[in-house]
Amino acid sequence: MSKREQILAAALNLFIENGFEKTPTSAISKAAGVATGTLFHHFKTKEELINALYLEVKLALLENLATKTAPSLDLKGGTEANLKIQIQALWFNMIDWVLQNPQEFRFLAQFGESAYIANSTREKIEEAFAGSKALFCQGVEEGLFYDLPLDLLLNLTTSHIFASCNYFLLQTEQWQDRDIQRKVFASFWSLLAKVK
Amino acid sequence: MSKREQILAAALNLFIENGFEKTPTSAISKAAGVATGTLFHHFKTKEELINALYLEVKLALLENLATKTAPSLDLKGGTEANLKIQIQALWFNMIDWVLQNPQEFRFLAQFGESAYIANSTREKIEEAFAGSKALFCQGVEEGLFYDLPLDLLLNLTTSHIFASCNYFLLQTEQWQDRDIQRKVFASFWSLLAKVK
DNA sequence: CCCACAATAGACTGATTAGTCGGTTTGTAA
DNA sequence: TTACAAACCGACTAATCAGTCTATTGTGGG
Repeated sequence: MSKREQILAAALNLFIENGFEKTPTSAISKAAGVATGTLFHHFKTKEELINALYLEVKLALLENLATKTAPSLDLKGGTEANLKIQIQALWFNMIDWVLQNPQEFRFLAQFGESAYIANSTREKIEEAFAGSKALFCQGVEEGLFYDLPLDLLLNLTTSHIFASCNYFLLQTEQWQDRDIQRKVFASFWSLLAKVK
Repeated sequence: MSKREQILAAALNLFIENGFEKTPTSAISKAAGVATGTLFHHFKTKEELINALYLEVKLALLENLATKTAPSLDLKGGTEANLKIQIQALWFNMIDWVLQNPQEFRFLAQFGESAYIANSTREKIEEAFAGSKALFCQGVEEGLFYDLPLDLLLNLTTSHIFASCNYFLLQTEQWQDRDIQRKVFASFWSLLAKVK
């Protein structure tokens, strides 16, 4: 692991544990086994460090969402079936990644709304998100989802998944239960899809 | 307004604007038109101040949820009608309060997950919440809602409302549109209620 | 009228910390 | 080899800030 990576890894853990302001850069460099000067060689400021970290973690999550396919919980056919399967794969991969990377998720949850994350960082993430966004767009255009602004729908679904992740993170064994998975996904899906 | 209240009001605005750590107590006392000594006379530490503030704001919100009744968007009868109307009133009052108290909501959103809020504060809020919680408990017991742990259901619904509030806060005029209200509430309700 | 105590004031301080600086080491291209 | 830059080091500093301290001003009850 390069010194740069050591610094990011140490920062992740310390930031979750103590928050941004209560984590001196000296503590980060110490935990990373690196000198202060080295830290500021790689990151001009402490804020640049947390932004780089946030971007990396978020992109790692996004990449995971896109590449893997996931087991289907519901095989009923119909014109919507394909879209539902794809979105379900996103949903499943998200929770799966969170359970395998709890610290990373805690970091994202804790700092996602914080003021330390610059707009430029958020824009970069927005771009990377465009792919998944298209799926939801499709659902609205096909008249399958509630006819509401895309932004709103995305926020509603994201918060549903976040809340589910938080829950399964505390109750890990529940994620083994296919029946619970099914119900939570049903709740998720029906928040999106018009009642027939 | 007492000096104590002046301090709380000033702190609210500064905390939203700059965050907790980037708001020196000196700035708070200055904005409140009060001396440093006075601030620390009313609140032993800066953390005690933010906890007091958080508690007050949250209780103000809860009180508002409980007391007012709200227009019904959906008058169909049935055994569930009463519960649905009550929950809809909570839902409506929440968004209504947020739109009338945007700064307070931003404060809650920003610091709700932060480490500055002590467990003792959270416990006090938990108690005050018991009333609303009972409504949801009823829905589960009657088999009306998804058969999932109450904690999970509460988190799912809370995040849905929070996301809605965030949206309407940016797009205030949309809240005037009864049709949108109806759709967002339909999405909210169907996240909870089993499909028939 | 007086006493005790709460509220107010603001100058001050001890501790903390982001970032700098001058220097050494390591890698690498010519 | 040599030369040059990038990576690395850690002591140091200038600035900031939470909370203290001592003094002053209301104020309610006896």
